[in-house]
Amino acid sequence: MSFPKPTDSELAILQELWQRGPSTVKVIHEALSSSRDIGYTTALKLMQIMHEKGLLTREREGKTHIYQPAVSQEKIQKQLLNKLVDTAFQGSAMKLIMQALGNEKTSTDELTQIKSFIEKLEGGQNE
Amino acid sequence: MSFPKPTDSELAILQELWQRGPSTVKVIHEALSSSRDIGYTTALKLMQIMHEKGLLTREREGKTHIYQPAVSQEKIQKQLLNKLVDTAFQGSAMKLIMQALGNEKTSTDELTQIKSFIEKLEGGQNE
DNA sequence: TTGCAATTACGAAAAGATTCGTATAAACTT
DNA sequence: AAGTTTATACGAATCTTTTCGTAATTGCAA
Repeated sequence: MSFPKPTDSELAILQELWQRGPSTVKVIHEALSSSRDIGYTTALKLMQIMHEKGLLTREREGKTHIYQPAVSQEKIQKQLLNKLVDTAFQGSAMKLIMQALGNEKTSTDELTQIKSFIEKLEGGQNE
Repeated sequence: MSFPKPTDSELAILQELWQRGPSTVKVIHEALSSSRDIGYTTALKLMQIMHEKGLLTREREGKTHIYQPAVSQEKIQKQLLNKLVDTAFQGSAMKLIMQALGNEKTSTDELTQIKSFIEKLEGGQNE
């Protein structure tokens, strides 16, 4: 059930697809182009490889292919998060959370949201 | 002020060094060997490269070298964390924190700790 | 149907990371 | 001092990822 961990480039492509929905290579290439220099065939090849790996599905539509993520964003986020916890935070999710909070990019409002989320967790199954 | 992002192997070596303190290649190689198959000269080469990159410092002690991290664990954790937030969570630390909490590897006790940490933050500079 | 533009397929080069074999050097033993 | 052991240095092979040029294919337009 575990997918190959996407590389950085692959993750960038997945992001675009999650946000835009099913897209052609052309669209994704244009999107990527705005943030970095990348040739069309490079984007194409990446997406072909991702398809081979099972990260994307595709469907022919006339001449072109329409690509879609084969994995949910949540699943990938979970995978990357767990990996980071294991390799950089000695397996302690708490340490990671503390660090993330400390990086002070979190607004008061968000802090409140997090707190109430924790309270919901405490009330729930965690006994 | 920003260091090259350590690769996975490099991170594993940094972990050992942060935990054990200054060590020889021999010690690190033995440590790594317990979790995976790796030749001595491979470990050596990795540490030499890390030294070139500025990730490790070293000091001759007779015949051998004693290696030390040139970067703090916190700094690397921060770097990796920020990168993950940017590439996988659309720049939202909150989303990442929520996910981490949801992965339910956090005990009630830890949740309480996190909550009081948040309260400390709220009381502090975040207005 | 011929030609043109857009798209895919393929192969291979370039760059980075990992691996290890062999050679060299250093310190200790006898 | 010669031989043994332990460590480093170096170079090269392998593997993965990223890159792109070129060729083949597809659909459309004239």
